[in-house]
Amino acid sequence: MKRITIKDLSKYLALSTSTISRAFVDDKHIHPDTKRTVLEAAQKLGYRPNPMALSLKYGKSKNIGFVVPEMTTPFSSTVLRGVQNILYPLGYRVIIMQSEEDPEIERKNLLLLEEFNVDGIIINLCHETYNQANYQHVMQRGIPMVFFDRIPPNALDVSKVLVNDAIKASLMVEHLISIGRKRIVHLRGPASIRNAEERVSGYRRILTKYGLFDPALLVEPKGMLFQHGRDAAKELVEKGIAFDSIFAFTDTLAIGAMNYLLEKGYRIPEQVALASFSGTEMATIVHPPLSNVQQPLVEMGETAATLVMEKIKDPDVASKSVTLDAKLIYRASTLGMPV
Amino acid sequence: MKRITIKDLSKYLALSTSTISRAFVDDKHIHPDTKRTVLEAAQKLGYRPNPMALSLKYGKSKNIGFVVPEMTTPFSSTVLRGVQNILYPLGYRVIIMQSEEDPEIERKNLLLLEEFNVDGIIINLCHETYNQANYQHVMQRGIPMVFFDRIPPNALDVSKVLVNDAIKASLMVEHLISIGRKRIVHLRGPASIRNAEERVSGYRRILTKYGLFDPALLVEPKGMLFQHGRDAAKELVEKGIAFDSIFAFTDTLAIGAMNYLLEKGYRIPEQVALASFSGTEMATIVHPPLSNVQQPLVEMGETAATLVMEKIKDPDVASKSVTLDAKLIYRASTLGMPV
DNA sequence: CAAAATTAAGGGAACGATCCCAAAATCACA
DNA sequence: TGTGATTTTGGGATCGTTCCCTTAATTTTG
Repeated sequence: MKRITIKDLSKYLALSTSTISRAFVDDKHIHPDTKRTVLEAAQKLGYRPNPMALSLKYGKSKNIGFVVPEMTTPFSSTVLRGVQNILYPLGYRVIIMQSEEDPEIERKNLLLLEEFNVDGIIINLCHETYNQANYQHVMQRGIPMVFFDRIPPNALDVSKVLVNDAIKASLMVEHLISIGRKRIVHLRGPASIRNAEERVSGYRRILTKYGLFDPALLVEPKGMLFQHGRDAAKELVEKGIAFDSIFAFTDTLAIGAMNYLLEKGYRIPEQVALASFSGTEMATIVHPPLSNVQQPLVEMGETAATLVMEKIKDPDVASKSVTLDAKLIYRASTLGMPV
Repeated sequence: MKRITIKDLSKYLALSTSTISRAFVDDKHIHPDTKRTVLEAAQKLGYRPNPMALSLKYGKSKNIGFVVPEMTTPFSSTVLRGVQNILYPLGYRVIIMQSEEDPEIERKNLLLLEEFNVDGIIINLCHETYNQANYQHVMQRGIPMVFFDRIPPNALDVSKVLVNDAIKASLMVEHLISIGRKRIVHLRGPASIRNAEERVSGYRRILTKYGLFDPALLVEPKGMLFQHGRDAAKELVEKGIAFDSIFAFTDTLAIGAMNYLLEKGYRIPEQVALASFSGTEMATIVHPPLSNVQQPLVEMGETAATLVMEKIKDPDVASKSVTLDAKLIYRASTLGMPV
């Protein structure tokens, strides 16, 4: 019931706490026999080092903050799994904060994490105006930050994990062209997020190349939720803008749009083909399943966790940007493989 | 940069650390003027109490473990929001563990949480044989546990948050009957989970009442994932068992089944109506949207958090079972409102 | 106005571990 | 067998806070 401490072992074995401690850290100033005795006694009495004492001693909480816009889609939770894969075996705990796509909540979450004394933060920005001042404040406090997926503009010197957004976006758009689509809508992401811009530029470049670009087809939803994807599709339809396919910033937006279209009786993919950028399980649970650019989400989390650990071990290590490779997955929403 | 401690304030104000401390806790043995001075200085220098020191002092980590089968569907993340609503303002941190529907991982997660020194655990069981011995071990260590949603059999004396499963299940099945269905499949949950049994009994009771019960329609999927729902539907079809509707243990199973049926060209709800028990956002993002028994997920999390806090404050308080009320939501997958 | 009662402030142990420094035990070797 | 070198152990400060126990200052009271 009561926790066994080093002092208990010390009494039990009639040895000083220093000696007991030496048995656990790899200290050469201890007799091998003594070490064995201590380890056995520890085993027998069920000794476990007290993480709170170590936290206090070393000034490290061994907590890492994980800030995401939401956890209701599988995106963040899949990345989280990667993060946990790396951090749990190292004895680090992960504390999750959902900013619900609201920069104000995101700000509060960062403050709370600071309060909680986290040793590092892994963050995916929420979609609106970003909290540059806050990020800087956190980092000045000596808490390393690693960004993934939604990356801030270049100004900030931080480690980042991203994918080759522009290229893959353009390839996916090219795929739509290859299946004969000419009026390709892009439901874009917010301008405050760098990779939203990258995906837009990939989209624009390839359409311009084929002479198909039409600014009326580049639309910015009011937010990142299903409802917003839905609203965007509705607006297109009601404005009478013709389109034969949609490439969306996220699975969520794509599915929102898809649902509206299905309700209105559009046939998918015959009348409107759909593709998105994300790579969550959601793409496979809707009907028809969605073609998308699949990001290596678990790997993304693992990379982010590794980067944050690097910064924790050596705060002066240079910031890194790791670019992972995303894969194009063709599903029924775009009629199978491209020619 | 460097953390301000009580000692810094002590030097700055030429007061003992005791006095400084008294200004923060509500101690009457301090002159109001002194208190004001201290508080002002704290504000000015940016003093924040060190949670790690408090943890050590009080033997409480202020960490709560949250163990769930998975986070890739919105179920757990919505409950999590409720948990966070209650716990974050109290200065508690939430550590999430995904057991991936695997009892072995669940076991390891519990050990890890014990290692992490959590003050309490909120848990939703994974679907397979449950780790009774482990739950008991954790509780013997003095860590209170609160179960929600998937509840263990009665043997365990723990606090629980559940919904009125049997009744709502029977009402939903009755709804299917009211829209003229006679061959109602139930994709049931695992026998090791009490509310799976409850839902089955609600299903069976109402069908028996109407003389519609057929054991061939009560099927147990091989797991809890989309794929398993899908497989179950496939098997029914391939075995040539006639059915005109499905009532599933979770949204996930229902959607898995639905996708298979849609692919095979079944019209939903005309040929097969679908309903489930869960209440996640997923039900609304598929087409047609799914009728389901909607559990108050956020409230569930809030209740679980409140119960665990009660046990933390007073370990001897009696275990409680709180039953929340679930709502039936009728959507297009069952053709609108019942008559 | 002195003694008693009250109020305010300070000193230092405690929580559990590590680690520096000193002390003791062992060993090597002349 | 004694001296110095080496190995092994112990003592105690430290991290930041609270809280018990004194001590000092102030107020009340006869």
